[in-house]
Amino acid sequence: MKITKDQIIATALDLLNEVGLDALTTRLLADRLGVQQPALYWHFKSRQDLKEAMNIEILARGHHYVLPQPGEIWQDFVVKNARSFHTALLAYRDGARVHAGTRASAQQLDQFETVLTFLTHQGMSLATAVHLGMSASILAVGSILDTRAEQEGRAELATTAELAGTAELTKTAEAAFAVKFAPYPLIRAGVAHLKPGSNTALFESGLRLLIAGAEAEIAANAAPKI
Amino acid sequence: MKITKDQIIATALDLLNEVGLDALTTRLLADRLGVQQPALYWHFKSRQDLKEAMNIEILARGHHYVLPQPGEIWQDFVVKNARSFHTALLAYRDGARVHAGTRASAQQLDQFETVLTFLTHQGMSLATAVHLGMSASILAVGSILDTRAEQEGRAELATTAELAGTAELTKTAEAAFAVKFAPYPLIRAGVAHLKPGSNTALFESGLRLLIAGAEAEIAANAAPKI
DNA sequence: TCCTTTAACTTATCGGCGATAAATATCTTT
DNA sequence: AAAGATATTTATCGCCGATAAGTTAAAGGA
Repeated sequence: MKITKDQIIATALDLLNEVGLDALTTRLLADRLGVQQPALYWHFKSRQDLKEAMNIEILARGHHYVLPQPGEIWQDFVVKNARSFHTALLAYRDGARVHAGTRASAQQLDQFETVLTFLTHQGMSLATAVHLGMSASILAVGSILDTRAEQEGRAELATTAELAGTAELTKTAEAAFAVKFAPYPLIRAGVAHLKPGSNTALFESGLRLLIAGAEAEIAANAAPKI
Repeated sequence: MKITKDQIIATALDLLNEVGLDALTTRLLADRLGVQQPALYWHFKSRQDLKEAMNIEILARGHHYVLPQPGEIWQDFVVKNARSFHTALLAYRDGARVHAGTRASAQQLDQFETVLTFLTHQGMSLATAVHLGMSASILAVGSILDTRAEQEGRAELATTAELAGTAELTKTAEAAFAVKFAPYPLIRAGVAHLKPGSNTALFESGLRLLIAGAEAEIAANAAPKI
């Protein structure tokens, strides 16, 4: 059976959701495609190459808010654009990790150039636009990775607590979390505050800070000396 | 020869700087320690465990600005604290990658709790303090990872350009960079703008935005309705 | 002092991974 | 039908993290 690059990518994304990035081996992928493992190397020169193709496809499928609406103010556009990116990465298991391990594709550069064009036409300095755009992107990816690490930590806490025989009280990850964070009342209260959809809440709040900061920077430049 | 946990960690950090995280295998490390590879598993239950110990040691060695000075205003403290963290990660090759792959240690939670205590005592809401702290941390790590990916991209561009025979004009990574980004004048100008010590410049500017955003949030809360 | 236990390490090996080389089959083009 | 290009298989390499089982060395009690 002949297979195509697109088929490989689509199947790889299916498997990504099923088993996660670490378990997505070339052998497993080839198996699912009904082909021998080295066949993949005809289409992709390395696993890294495949990951970059997956990243491009993930964004092509989910990241659609790339153009400002007519008359849209820059704050709205930045929020919606960043949300679109963030949501696209969340749509696949380990999507953020896939993205983090890749370099910018031509398409992504195109889109960033468009964003910069829009923002500078709205009167923002190029420097601020670049800082805002890159920081927002980093925050979108980082908030997901961060939350993922935290969840892993909780899962491990729960299992070790269970193994330790204190099963009754600390059976759930939630209870194990409460135990670990007991000595940190502020962290506990603060994290609980951004609880529902943890990484999204973190991303949204960080994004708000960035935009408010950009607004302040614009205001300061408009009236340079007080 | 008997080896200690501390010896292993110290040697691992030496090797980290020499060969990078990916090439830092348990065999290489054991070799350097004059010991057989499985011996490491007496001291650490997995490679991941060792990485977490390395992360803790990296921060213990380089991240020292963890307490506010008497009378220090929160903006100064946040900048210096975040810089200290950022610099600590930069002090070791792949330091940010080591950190990104680990969960918060007790010491790190202690420190974050301290930061939150300080910020809330300065009148900041707990929510804003948590958002600001986590976003700054994500930005510190993310800016390093991002820049690293970009540098790799440049190096590859340079070598492929060389292999393609266009060696004369595009021999350096810089020239290859110029070629790739020719169609993106704004990105090119903007990135050039944050050029020297690229990741540090990106981190600093993002941090400035976050702090300005937190200031705005405080001002808005102090005078809720205009 | 001898014996037992525990700590620390070695030897041997496992299963799995990404990747390459070389042979082979399958289409295209002439 | 022959020749070339395309796509895949078979076989194998070297390396990795990890485990099992055996060995040495030190410590501690009788």
